[in-house]
Amino acid sequence: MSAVTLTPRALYEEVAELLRQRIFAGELAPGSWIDELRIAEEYGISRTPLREALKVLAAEGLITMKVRRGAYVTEVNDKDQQDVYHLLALLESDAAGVVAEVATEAQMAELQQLHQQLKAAQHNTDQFFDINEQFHMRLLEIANNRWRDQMVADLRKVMKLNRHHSLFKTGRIEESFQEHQLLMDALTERNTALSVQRMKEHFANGLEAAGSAITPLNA
Amino acid sequence: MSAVTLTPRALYEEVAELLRQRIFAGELAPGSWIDELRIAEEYGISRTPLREALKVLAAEGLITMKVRRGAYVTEVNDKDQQDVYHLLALLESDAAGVVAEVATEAQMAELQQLHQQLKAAQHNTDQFFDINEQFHMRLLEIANNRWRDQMVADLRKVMKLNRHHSLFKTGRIEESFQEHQLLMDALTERNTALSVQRMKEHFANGLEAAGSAITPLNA
DNA sequence: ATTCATAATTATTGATGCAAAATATTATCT
DNA sequence: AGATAATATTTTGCATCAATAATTATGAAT
Repeated sequence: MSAVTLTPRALYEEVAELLRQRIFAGELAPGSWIDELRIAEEYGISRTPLREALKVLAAEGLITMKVRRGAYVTEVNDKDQQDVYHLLALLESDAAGVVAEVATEAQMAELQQLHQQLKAAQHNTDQFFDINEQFHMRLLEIANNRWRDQMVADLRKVMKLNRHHSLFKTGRIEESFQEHQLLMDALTERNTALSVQRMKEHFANGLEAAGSAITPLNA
Repeated sequence: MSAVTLTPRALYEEVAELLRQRIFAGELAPGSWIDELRIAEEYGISRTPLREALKVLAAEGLITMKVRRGAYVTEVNDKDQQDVYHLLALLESDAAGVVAEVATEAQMAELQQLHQQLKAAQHNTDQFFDINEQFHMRLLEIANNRWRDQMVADLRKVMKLNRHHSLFKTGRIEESFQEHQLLMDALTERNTALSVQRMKEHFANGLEAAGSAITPLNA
């Protein structure tokens, strides 16, 4: 067998990832109880690494531990959804400001290139979302704050808990790209405040399209 | 013995708290390896709940897990320190803006009262820091975003890792109170943008006093 | 003498088993 | 018949045990 278990990462990490998948897929529904015995049996592992994985997921906010009552998939109501989105907007727009100030010319060119790819993918929804994701990721990387990266990653996971996590849903591709264009302009100008503002607007518009109201970000 | 173990929280939670204490006290120094055997023996517990506690602390960023090499106390260099402080300032100033908008009159009065206590404690350093802490906590509570609260709590823990975590160190009591006064004024006026700005300044000044430079928050 | 390889020791990681606690079910009493 | 109490079952939580991987030390060869 060529299945050499070279242990790229610990088992509890693997299990945590598998559980994330199932939670995001809705297979483990919000509010539902997680049966340790069943899952462990299903994966052919013992409860020990599973329990450690549950601790990790609890720290990420995906599941909630109740004393002597086990683990439950976190339920995010509308307010939670709005609160998390608010923080994502805050963190990412701040990152945009940082990038406007500290990005090298090469890094700026990289973002510009991704933006051009975005332009070319305006009629391919999947590809558009994919490149959009890459752009946001790259922006965060350039902002160069590993603690923020961690927080954004966790918040995005929580966002995915909700069924209708329509951050940048269909029908908004045109507008979304226009907002990206405005953001890119502000970044190129090295205009910090404007970059922050444009990113905030981008997020605010994204949520508006999702239908729910939200407390506006402080200008 | 009146030590009735009514299991207020799980053992791994207790152990996590104990380890936090030791880490903050510098007893477990940054970069040092955590000997599971030794700790478990010391506390008279098995390694299972200890390992679960380590997972929790790892999620908080206090310790770092290395594959097949165990747990190490996280080392925060100057840049990390600045990055974390930057995020704390960002999150708390945003919270100030939210409070300016959504706080009830009763809640505003509560903050005003804490502020008056702060005024009265200007010559008692310990008490000043204590009330200051209460003010910031109450502000966050009123901003009413549990996800932010969680992030701020985690970031503050990381800040405490550094020996010289002089957020609001001595000698700055006078200035610190003046900044609080300005913030309180902005809040009372219900001036969102100004409240955000004043809180940012409060943080920026706090760090300046600590001696290190930082990338300024986007205005 | 230095370097590489092998073996042994040490420590992490995963499995199994047991005890305590909570919930559900059933039986009895009012 | 309904409610309360007792019992039984389910499930969490902790401890002990076994195995795997890594590091260090020792020995041999160049």
